[in-house]
Order: sequence, then structure tokens, then C-alpha cells
Amino acid sequence: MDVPALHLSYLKVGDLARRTGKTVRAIHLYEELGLLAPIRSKGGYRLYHARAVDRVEWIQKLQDMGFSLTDIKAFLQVWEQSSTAPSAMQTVRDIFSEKLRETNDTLARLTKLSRELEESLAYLDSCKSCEPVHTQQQCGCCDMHGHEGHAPLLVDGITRH
Amino acid sequence: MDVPALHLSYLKVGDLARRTGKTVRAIHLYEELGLLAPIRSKGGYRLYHARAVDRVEWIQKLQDMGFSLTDIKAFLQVWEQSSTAPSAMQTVRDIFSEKLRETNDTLARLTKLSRELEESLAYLDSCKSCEPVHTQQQCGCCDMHGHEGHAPLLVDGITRH
DNA sequence: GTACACCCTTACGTAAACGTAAGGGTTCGA
DNA sequence: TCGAACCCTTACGTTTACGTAAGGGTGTAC
Repeated sequence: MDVPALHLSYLKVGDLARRTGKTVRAIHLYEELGLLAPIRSKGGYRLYHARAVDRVEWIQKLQDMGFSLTDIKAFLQVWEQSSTAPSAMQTVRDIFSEKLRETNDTLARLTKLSRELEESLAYLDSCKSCEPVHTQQQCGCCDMHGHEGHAPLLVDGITRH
Repeated sequence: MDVPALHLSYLKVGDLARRTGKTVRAIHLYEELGLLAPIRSKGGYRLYHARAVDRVEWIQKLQDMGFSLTDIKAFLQVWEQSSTAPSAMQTVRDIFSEKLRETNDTLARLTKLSRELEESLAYLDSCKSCEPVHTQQQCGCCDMHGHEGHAPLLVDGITRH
């Protein structure tokens, strides 16, 4: 029997960690949660297939989307418990569809925030040349900004308690 | 001395909670962290000025931007410790400026994710009519999708371990 | 003057995603 | 065969932003 040298084809946990930018502890955790299932060397070392890199990157992507690791586990279970491809795919589709909605909501919120930040920065720029110099307690009641209304909410909120 | 009726001009903690959509506990927490400083009734009730609503909403906004409550506290301290408006404003400006960068990074990431989700959904749609029906284990190796490469990462990752 | 809603403080509980430390084996090249 | 580097399990610690419960006052409308 020609047993291939394991160390040539498999990754140890530290290797996987390095290739994915995760810590060893994180990878252990993923396994505890059922997201990874390495084989073991006779000495007990975890041995990962090269595909595990993809799996970890996939996990990262779902995390970026706002899924918790527990969500991801449920996700995999749904998959493994579906017997036919169409039903599994439909479930996955539903989950992704909902997440797309959420992602787009978040995008809208952040876009608004980005604009508010820009406005606030513009406002604050005119503070640099405040003359005569005010104390910060006096701030917010000067006419240096050419703003018809008042300061942007992000700035105004600092002084309001 | 004409003492105004407190209950007419001030909010109790429950009132503030209702007007901001926060819980009483959350508002207590904000106070513990130094983000709010209500006066007290003779019986010990917290009494909030109407402006406290703005302050809480401001806190919410900063949270949305990814600031922790501790960050926000530091933020306020910087403000209160600056004696002149220009120096305080400059510090605030720097913080906002950094956060704008982060926000825009996040926007870029989420935009990409949104696109990936759409691609994945399109891909999964062609699974609905899988014929002959495959088991989910067989899935990922059929030619029904007209994709030259393989499944989108978000889909492909499910089956790779 | 009493009921009922609301408030007080204190303090422990919770969930997520790991960090960190202890005590001890495993690999593998030299 | 030895040592350095790496791995194992177990298990407690950490942070954030509150939740929740206990035991007991307060406010106010009737």
C-alpha cells in the first residue's frame, strides 16, 4: 500500500490559520461549532484538506454579511438535512434573499451617515479659524459658519445634554 | 420664589425611554458611563431636560457609526477638557475624519457583498428547476447553470469542507 | 389616604467570538 | 535521539451593551 505522506497533502491547524489570517483558537472554535471537521493524525493532530481554506473564507464572508457563527451552523445543518438539491437551494435562496435586503438597508444607513460625516467635517472646518477664539462652552452659538439653521446633528449633539 | 412644577418641564426616565426607543436600563447605563447627567427630584427620581432626547439620539448615531459607548465617553471627555473651541473642534474633526474613512471602507465591502448576493441568487434560481432532481450531495457538479466557471463563492463554500 | 404605576439601587446573568494559560504530548529535521 | 516548534485538551477570562430580578421607596390621581 502506498500511503501518501500526510504532511504533503494536509495542513496542520497552524498552517490553516496562517493561510486564512485566523488564529488557531478561532479555528478550534469553528470546529466546536461544527463548521469544520478535520481528520486526525495518529498522534491526534488536526489535518485539514486544502479546501478548508475555502471553507474558512466562506465563513468569513458570511460573518461579514452579519451572520453569527451560530447562524452559519444552522445554515450548514439545513443544507445537510435537505435530501434534494432544489429544496436545499430554495432554503439557501430564502436566507440569502433576506440577507440581501438587510445588506441593502445597511448600505442606505451607512450612505446617509457618510454624508452626515462629510457635512460635519465641512462645518468643523470653519471652526479652525474661529476669531475671536471662543471657549468650547461658548461654541455652537457663533455665526461663523454661514449655516442658516444650526450645526449638523453630529456636531450639535456634543453640546446638548 | 416661583419654583416651576418639575413634572411639567422635565422627563422621567421612562418618558425619555419611550421618546428615544431605548430601555430604561440602557439609559441608566448611559448615565453610568457619563453620557447623561440628569438632575434628581427630592425623592431621587432622575429628571431629564427635553434636550436629553437629542443627546440620546446623538449617542445612537455614533453607535451606528461603529463607536462603542466607551469611545463616545472618551469623545465627550476630549470635548470637555478642551478649553478653546478651535482645539476641541480639531480633535472632533480628526475623529470624524477617521470614521468617515472607515465608513466608506465598510460601504465598499457591503456593496461588493450585495453584488455577490445577487449573483448567488441568480445562480440558485436555476436550481429550482433541476431536472433530473439531484440530491444535495450531488449538487455543485451539474451543468444547469450556464456558468462557465463554477458557482459563486457564497454558494460554492457550502459544499467545500 | 390609598392604590397603582413608576422609580430607586444593587447585583448577578447573558451572548458572541474569541484570548489566554496550564500541563503535557507530537513532529521532524539534524 | 534530541530539541525546538508545534499541537493537544480543558477551562477559565474578556468585552460590550444591555436583560432581569429582588427588595423597597415615590408620585399622583381619585
